[in-house]
Amino acid sequence: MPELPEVETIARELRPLVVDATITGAWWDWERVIRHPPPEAFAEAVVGRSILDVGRRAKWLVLDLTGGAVLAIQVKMTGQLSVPLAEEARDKHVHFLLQLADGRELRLRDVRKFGRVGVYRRDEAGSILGADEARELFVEHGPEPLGDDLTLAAFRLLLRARRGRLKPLLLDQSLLAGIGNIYADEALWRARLHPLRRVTSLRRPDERALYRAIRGVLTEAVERRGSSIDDYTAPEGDGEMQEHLDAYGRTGLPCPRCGRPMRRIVLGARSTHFCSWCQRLPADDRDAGALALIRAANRPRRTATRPRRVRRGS
DNA sequence: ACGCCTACCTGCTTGC
DNA sequence: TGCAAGCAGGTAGGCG
Repeated sequence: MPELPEVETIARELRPLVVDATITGAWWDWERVIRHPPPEAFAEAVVGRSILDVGRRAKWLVLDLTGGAVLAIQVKMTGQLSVPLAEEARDKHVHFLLQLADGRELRLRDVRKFGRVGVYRRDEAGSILGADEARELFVEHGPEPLGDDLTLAAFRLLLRARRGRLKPLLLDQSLLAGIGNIYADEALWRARLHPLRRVTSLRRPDERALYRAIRGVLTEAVERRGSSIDDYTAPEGDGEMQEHLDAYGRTGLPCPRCGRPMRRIVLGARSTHFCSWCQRLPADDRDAGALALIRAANRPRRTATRPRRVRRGS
């Protein structure tokens, strides 16, 4: 599942492959992949431009093009990017591609068609303007979790402006940009904080533990080139962080810290994995809503949890 | 305004 | 063996 570490890995590996390439054409077979501008204006917005750089903001790939244009790609759940020669066969899940002047293609393969591409432009200050030409594309995104400006003090201010439970909060891109379901569970496990814990009940050591856990797990995941689970793979192949996850997808397996079985609850329609021994829920946060979610998880399910398929190196 | 919920998608797995 | 339903989750948009 591409989250910050996975998208960062794609950006790093794509950069040497496509920088200086010139776009000569655009093709797609699924109109909704084009987010902006309207499909009839998309090709002219990119054809003839060269790729200057490949970066990342939140879970978006950001390709700077000549002329101040920016190509933004969201791979979302199942998107994969590759740069093969045009004559190499492409399977039915490639729904978008850019033709390059040197005979290669930048292909977006996306089994579930959630991925989106858009062409925007940078203003004089370097901000990426969104579809309405006045609004910054990432205005509703919080800071980068690994950014130098996200100090512990800054993180505390972000937390103290919010209410709600920790798991949904970590998934909220307006708090921090780039955390998804895998690394939210991993960060909470590392910080020994229960996913249903209310942010308003955190003490100073809890805030510090969460800060270190988020930065630590994301840094390690970037170093390991992300978690290859189900469909994620990078231009240079699968990552290896999936072999080092302590919480995500480990329902019923022993907690790596205390050995007790890991548990799973469903929170906001998202699987949430945690150790109920290491990650205690304080009595004040154990309200009716929290107890109902925990009870629901304890009831036998009609269908068993499907074990997540871990991609193995190829 | 904010938090919570669902739709969007398809392939794989499970249950009957 | 076949078929239908459940499940995965990032994010936009809708609801209360």
